[in-house]
Amino acid sequence: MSETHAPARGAATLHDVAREAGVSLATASRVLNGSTRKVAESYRERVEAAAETLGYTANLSAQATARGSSAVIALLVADIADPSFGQLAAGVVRGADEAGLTVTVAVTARDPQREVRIVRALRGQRPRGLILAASRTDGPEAARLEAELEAFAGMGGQVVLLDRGDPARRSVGFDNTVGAEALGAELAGIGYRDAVIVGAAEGVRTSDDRIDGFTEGFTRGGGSIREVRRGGVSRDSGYEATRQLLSEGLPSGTLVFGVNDLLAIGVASALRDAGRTVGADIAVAGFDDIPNGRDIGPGLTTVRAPLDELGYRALRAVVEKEWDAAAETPLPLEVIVRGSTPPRT
Amino acid sequence: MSETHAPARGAATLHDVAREAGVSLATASRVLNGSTRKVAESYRERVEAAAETLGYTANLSAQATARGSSAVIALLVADIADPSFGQLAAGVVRGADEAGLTVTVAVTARDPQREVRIVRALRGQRPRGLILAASRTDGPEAARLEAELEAFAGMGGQVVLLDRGDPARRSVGFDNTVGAEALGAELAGIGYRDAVIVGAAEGVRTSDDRIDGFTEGFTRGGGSIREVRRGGVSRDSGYEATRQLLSEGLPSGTLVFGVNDLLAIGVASALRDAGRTVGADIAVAGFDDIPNGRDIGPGLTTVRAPLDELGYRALRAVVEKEWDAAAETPLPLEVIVRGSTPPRT
DNA sequence: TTGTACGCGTTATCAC
DNA sequence: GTGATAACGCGTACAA
Repeated sequence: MSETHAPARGAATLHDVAREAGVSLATASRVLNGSTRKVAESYRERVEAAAETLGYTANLSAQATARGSSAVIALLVADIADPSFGQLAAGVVRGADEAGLTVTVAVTARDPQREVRIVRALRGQRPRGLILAASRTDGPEAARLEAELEAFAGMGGQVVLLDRGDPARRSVGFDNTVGAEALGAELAGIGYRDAVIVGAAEGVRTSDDRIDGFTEGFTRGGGSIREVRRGGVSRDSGYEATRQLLSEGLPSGTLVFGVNDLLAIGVASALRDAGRTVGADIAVAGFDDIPNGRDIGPGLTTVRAPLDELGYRALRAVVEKEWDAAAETPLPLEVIVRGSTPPRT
Repeated sequence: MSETHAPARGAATLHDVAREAGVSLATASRVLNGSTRKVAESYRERVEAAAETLGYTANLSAQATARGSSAVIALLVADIADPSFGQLAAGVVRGADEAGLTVTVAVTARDPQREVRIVRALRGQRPRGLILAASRTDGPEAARLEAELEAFAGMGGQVVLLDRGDPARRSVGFDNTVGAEALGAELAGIGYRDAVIVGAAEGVRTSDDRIDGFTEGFTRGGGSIREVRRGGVSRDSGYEATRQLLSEGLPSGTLVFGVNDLLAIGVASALRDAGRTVGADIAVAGFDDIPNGRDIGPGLTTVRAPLDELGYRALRAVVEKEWDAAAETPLPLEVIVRGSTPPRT
C-alpha cells in the first residue's frame, strides 16, 4: 500500500487520481473527462481504477472556470407551485438529464424588476442556457430585461423564450391564438352563445393571445363575449373574479372561459361554493389541460397543451448548435370537451 | 477614452474592473465580493462605478473553485410534477433567495439506483447542501445511498433529510404518525366505522407512518381497517387501486384514506367515474392539503401539512452553522374536514 | 488600508 | 500517445 491517496479533508482531486494511477494530470483528465479519446488501454484502465477507489468526482466548478461555461441551464418561471410549471419543468429536466446538464430554477413571482435582477444574477453562473417562461413583453422593465438578455447572449449563452417569442431569438411554443380559437368555435358549435372571459392584465402575451383567439372563434360561431375580466392568473384570482361576477349577477347558461386551467378551476370552485352547478347551470372552460382538470368533477373542458414536450423542446433548443425554428413540427393543440361544458342544444 | 475595457467577447472580469478603476485585483475583490469591508470610500466608489459601467457580474464558478464551495444548494425530489413538491420547492426557493443561494433540482423518479447516481453526480457540483425529499430508507440501495451521502458530508456539504429522518443527521419534518392518527380519530368520531387505506409499497417511511397512525387513531375510535392496499402514490395509482377495489365491491359508507392528497384525488375521481358519489355514498380523505384538494368538489378532507414552511426550514437547516433540531418548534399539523367526509350520525 | 503573489481543480496548448 | 505548463477568474494570506 502506497498510501499516497485519500486526502484527509475534501474530495479526491484529479491530481490525486493521476498520482495514484502513476500518470500525468493531462492523461487522467483525458480519460475521465476529455472528449477526443486517445489514451492507451492500459493507462485508461489504471486511471479508471484509481478514480473508482478514490471516489473521484470531477469538480464542476473548476471545469466550468477552465472551460468558460458550466453544464447548467437555468429555468426562470413565474410561480414554482403552479401545476403547469410542474409539467414544463418535468420536460426540461428530462431533456437536461439526457444531455448531462443540471437545471437550476429561479422564480420571478411575476415581478418584472425581480426578473431583471435574477437574469443578472444568473449571468454569474455562466449557464449554458436560459429558458424563460411566461414573462411580460411590455412595460418599463421590458427594455432592461432585453438588455440583460442581450448581455447574457453576448457571453455565449443561449436564451430560449417560451410561449411564442420574437423570431430573432430562439423560441419554442404553440399557437395560443389558434388553440383558443378552436376552443371558442367548438363551444359556440355546441350551443353556447354568451361568454365571459377571465384573464391576465393586458400585456401578458399568452393571456392576450388566448383572449383574442377565443373571442374570434366564439363570435364567428355565433356567440358573443359579454365581458373580459382582467386580473391575475392564479387559482385565487379566478375565484375572486368569479365572486365579483356573481355579485353582479351571472345569468344561467353563461360560459366562463379562464385563460388557463388553474384560473378556470378557481372559477369553478367559486361557482360551486356559491351554490351554482358547473356543467348544468354555468359552463366553464380553461386552457392547458393540467392533470387536476380531470379531477374537479365535472371534468374541465380545455385545450390540451403539451407542456412537458414544450419543456423538452426548449431544452433541445438551448443545447443544439444548429436549431431551426421552421424545421420543428408545431406542437399539437387539442380541444378536449368534458363535463364542464355539456352540449347545449 | 482609454478604451481599455469591454473585452470584445465574454463578460467583464474582475481584472477588467480593477484596471478600469485603477486599483488592484485584491481591492476590487474586496469591495465587490469580500466580506470584511475595509476599503477607502473613494476607492470603493470608483470600483463600484467601474463594475456598473462594465456590467460586471462575478463568475460564480471561479468563486466556487477559489472558495471551495459553491453558492448552490441541491434539491432532490421524486417527481417534479407532483403538486406537493411545488409547495415544498416554493419554500426552499424562498429561503435560498434570502440567503443568496441558487437552487438546482434533480429528480429521482423514485428509482433508488438513479437516486444514488444523482447524489454522486451532485457531489461534483460541490453544493453547499443537499436536501433530500422522500427517499426510501430500506432496500438494497439504501446502503449505497448512505455511503454517497457520507462522502458528500465528508467534503463539507450539509445533508438535510425531509419527512423525519435519523437523529444523527439534520432532518426536518413533521410527525406523520401523529397527524394521521388525529385524522383517523376525528373520522371515527364523526361516525365512520369501516375504512380502506391506499398507500405506497412497504418501506416508504412517510406512507408507512401515515398508515400506522391512521390505523391507530381510527381503530381506537371504534372503527376498523378492512384492508390496506399498497402500490404507487401518484394520482393514477390511486385511480387504478380504486378501480380494483370497485371491481371487488366497495360497500356504501366505506371510508377510503389515501396516504396523500394526490392519491386520494385519484381515488375520488375513480369513484366518481364509476358513478359513485363521494361524500354521500363513499367518503375519501387524504393528507397534505395540496391546493387542488379544495377544488375537487366536494372538498377533500385532509391533514394540512405546511409543506412550504417545511421547505423553508430545510433550507435554513442547510445554511445555518449551528442548528439544533430540538430548538425547532414542531411544524403544526391540522385536520381539515371537508365535504368528502360528511358527519355520519 | 492596499497591493503582490500564490493556490483552487481543470482544460488546453504545446512540445516530446 | 503522453506529459509539462500556461491559462481560467477569483479569494486570500502575506507583505508593504
